[in-house]
Amino acid sequence: MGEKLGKYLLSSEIRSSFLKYFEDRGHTVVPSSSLVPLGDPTLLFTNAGMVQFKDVFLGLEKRSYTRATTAQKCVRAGGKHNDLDNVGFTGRHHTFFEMLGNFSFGDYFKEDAIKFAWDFLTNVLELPRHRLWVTVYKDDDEAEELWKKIAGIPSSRIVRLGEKDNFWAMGETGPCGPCSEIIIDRGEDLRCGQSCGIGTCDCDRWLELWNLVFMQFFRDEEGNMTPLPKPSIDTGMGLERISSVLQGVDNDFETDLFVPIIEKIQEISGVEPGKDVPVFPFRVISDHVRACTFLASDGVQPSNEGRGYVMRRILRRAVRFGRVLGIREPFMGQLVPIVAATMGEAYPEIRERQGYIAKVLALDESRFLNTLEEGQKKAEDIMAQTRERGETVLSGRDAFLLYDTFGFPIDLTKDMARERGLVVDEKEFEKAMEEQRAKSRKARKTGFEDVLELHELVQDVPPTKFVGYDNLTAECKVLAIVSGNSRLTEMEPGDEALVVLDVTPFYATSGGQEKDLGTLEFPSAPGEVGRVAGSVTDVMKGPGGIIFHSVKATRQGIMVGQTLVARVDAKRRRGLERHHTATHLLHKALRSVLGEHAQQSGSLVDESRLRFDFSHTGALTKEELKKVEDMVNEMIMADVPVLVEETNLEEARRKGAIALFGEKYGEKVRVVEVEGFSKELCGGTHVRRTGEVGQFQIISESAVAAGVRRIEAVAGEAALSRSQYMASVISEITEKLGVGPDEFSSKIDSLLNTIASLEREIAALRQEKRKDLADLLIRNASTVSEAGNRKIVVSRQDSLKPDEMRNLGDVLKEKGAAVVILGSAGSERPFLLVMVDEDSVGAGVDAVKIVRKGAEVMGGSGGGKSHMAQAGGRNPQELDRALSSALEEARRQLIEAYRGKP
RNA sequence: GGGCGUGUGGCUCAGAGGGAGAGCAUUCGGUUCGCAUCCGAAAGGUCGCGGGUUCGAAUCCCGCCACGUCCA
Repeated sequence: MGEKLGKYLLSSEIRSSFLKYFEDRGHTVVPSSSLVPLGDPTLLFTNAGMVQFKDVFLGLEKRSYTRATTAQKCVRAGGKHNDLDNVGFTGRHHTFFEMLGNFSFGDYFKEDAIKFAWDFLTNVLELPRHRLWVTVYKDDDEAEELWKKIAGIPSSRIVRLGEKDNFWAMGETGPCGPCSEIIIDRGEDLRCGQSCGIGTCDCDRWLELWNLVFMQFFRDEEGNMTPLPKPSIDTGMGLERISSVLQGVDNDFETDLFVPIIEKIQEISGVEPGKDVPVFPFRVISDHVRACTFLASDGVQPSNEGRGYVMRRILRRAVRFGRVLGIREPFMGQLVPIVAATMGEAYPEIRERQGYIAKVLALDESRFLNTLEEGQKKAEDIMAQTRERGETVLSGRDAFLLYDTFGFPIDLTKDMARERGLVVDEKEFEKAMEEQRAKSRKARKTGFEDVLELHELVQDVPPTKFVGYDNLTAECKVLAIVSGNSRLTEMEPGDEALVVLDVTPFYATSGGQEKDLGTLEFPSAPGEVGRVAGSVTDVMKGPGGIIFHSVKATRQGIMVGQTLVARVDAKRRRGLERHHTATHLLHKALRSVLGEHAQQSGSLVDESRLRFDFSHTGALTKEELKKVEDMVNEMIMADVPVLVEETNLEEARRKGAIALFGEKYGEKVRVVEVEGFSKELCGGTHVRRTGEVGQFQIISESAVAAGVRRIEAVAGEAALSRSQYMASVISEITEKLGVGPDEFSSKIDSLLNTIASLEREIAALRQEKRKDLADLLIRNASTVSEAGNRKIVVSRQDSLKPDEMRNLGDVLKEKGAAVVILGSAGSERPFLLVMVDEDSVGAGVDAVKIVRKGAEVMGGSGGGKSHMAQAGGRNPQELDRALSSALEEARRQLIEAYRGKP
């Protein structure tokens, strides 16, 4: 049992008292951001409290406050901080954890940061002062002095560490600075050995509680560090860790954050940790189910790439450890309600969506069980082969194949091998693994770098002001032109480049809405039309709030500093607006018809169509589709105003606006409200009144992924022209069928029936005809010859298709032919078929040899099996000669085969 | 992004240059007190898509797509 230090507090109490403490000291309590850091391609998951403030620290974004505090949900798995394999085996590693932090954006600095941290730990949490140590960066005298002055910590408990431990940087370049960690000594009895000490060992005696980062410098490409004009503070304290200290337990898994989950696993498995089975599987599962629950709630779904893949790996690792406990059926979903119960208060999204989350987990879990089953079959095959060869070692390559291609976990391979008296060559397995890693690394080298390069290239360019909500044209100034990897000052006609303007009416592709298109023009006198300087072919959001216009220059004169008029293609914009508002109406209609679970999981808004993905199990019925479509059209006809309001996220949520998973919302958000109907956070452009949408039509409903459906629809002009087209198609059909629109369906049914029965009749007649033909051929002296006392039938049948000839051949064989040689030649290529009956095949007659003799003559070749062979050629006029040549060969073979036989 | 694997009837899969098949499911008929019994029959297919090689491609080659899986 760990020694209890400080005041006993539940984790939820720690979380709230932390936020309260900093709120009381002028910090704004900011909600945790999504685990998916949208708009930051360099980062897989939110892995620290500062992630959502990155742009603020970089000076790219301004907030209304200079002090903030958060309890941030974080995931660390994959990439540099890959602790996945450690999780569950140490008391401290987690894939999911919460980070408590306070932040200063150019407001207070070292002194206050230290003061707050010390005060909170010793006075609020009541940790004993004499147990607390601190580390500072080796050159940071200032920090050491402050610790002595403020906290009264003696030099003997201040440790100076180097770059690795106590210097923090956001990336190669950018803000950076020394940091200082507060460490608690959990007691002499936890000492790990001779060299136990801060900075030298990594044992449980010295527990790092809180890291204070002093953002002090800016590091440029050459590594020069210049002091920042406004130094900032970023701190982080792991909730799980501090909970274990205050609750007096040895490790995080014994805190109130994990215990209920572990108890539930115990209930499901029916085994007890530490008694029947080791404790680590419980810990692994409890950690992983937290991660998976939160990832799913932020819209991540298990998949085979990117974030989804990391999630899948975590989930499947948990399932594997479940098997260690003897659990054979899906269980992860059952744990979700427990996670929701322990964390739901701080993160209501978990509680609200637990049904959906459980489904997501259960689905991938059963998919994994499928994979395991398949893999097991393969593994059995491979192991049986190994044993047949008399070997006792399963090659590492085979084990790797199972792992790499069939996803069969290596530990299961080892288990199976052991049961069959085999050992796995693990060295070879590791080698194969390393080879694959090396190959993948080599193949990489693109991706994020482009974004980072672009970032550096436009570092000095201020964010673009978007004025497109209210204007379709705007006078603007060219701030920068980027082409390839360099900045230009001017574009030549025909050039294509990225242009940055100070203000723009162009909407960049985002939030599902496609970009505006249009032109850049030279300013003109009032009443005149400006001359076009270039056309805008794409609009993208870049780093730091910059909007890039992909421009193709048509005239000389697009240069940095030049004033131009940006003009958005109004017709396209109207189409986009109609479809975007229609999307909101559709979303709301789906939720009222199907239930609140039918939430958006993807969306595309284009000029003449929209695509909307939402979570729902099973296909929609025709009635449901009609209801949804009707509801949207009713809202259009009601012609209600579409209101846009700018507010903050919290306020918007309070008013019941729908916020989407995985979307990054800034401090200011726009709420788009269709009066009395729907309310969503949305940055897109919309019509002013729903009447402008015109009309709405669902075109298709389909599945995208398990649990996700897709609706494609059209609005406005696109819907009109579609209905007109459909009407014309229908009138054409009814005209041709000679019936009204009400009867044409039954008319078509009866036509199809007629066709089917006619086809059957024709087939029967043809069969009959072939029988007659066969009779005729087998009696006719000109087509039948004898050799070796057996019958050969040769005939040319230009009107028959190959499969009809095969059929005729079968009939001829039934009627007593030993060899059948049939040919056809139209204007097309000649075709030759040879069939041999069973007896003659047994006697050595070979259809392939016969058909080849014929094929030679026609300038072709052929083959098949000894009882049936076919050939084609190039010269149709040679068919008759080919037939006689084949006949000659058939005679020869028959005589040979039946020599001396009856 | 790279590697490997898989795409054939509603489902599970076999076939690996030359007649598109099996089992289950479906429909019909018979058998049975009854049945997830047995017997018989029928319907059901752009062999993922697009090129190429070949007299001939489900099959070989190239490209694409989807799914699985590992690595980044």
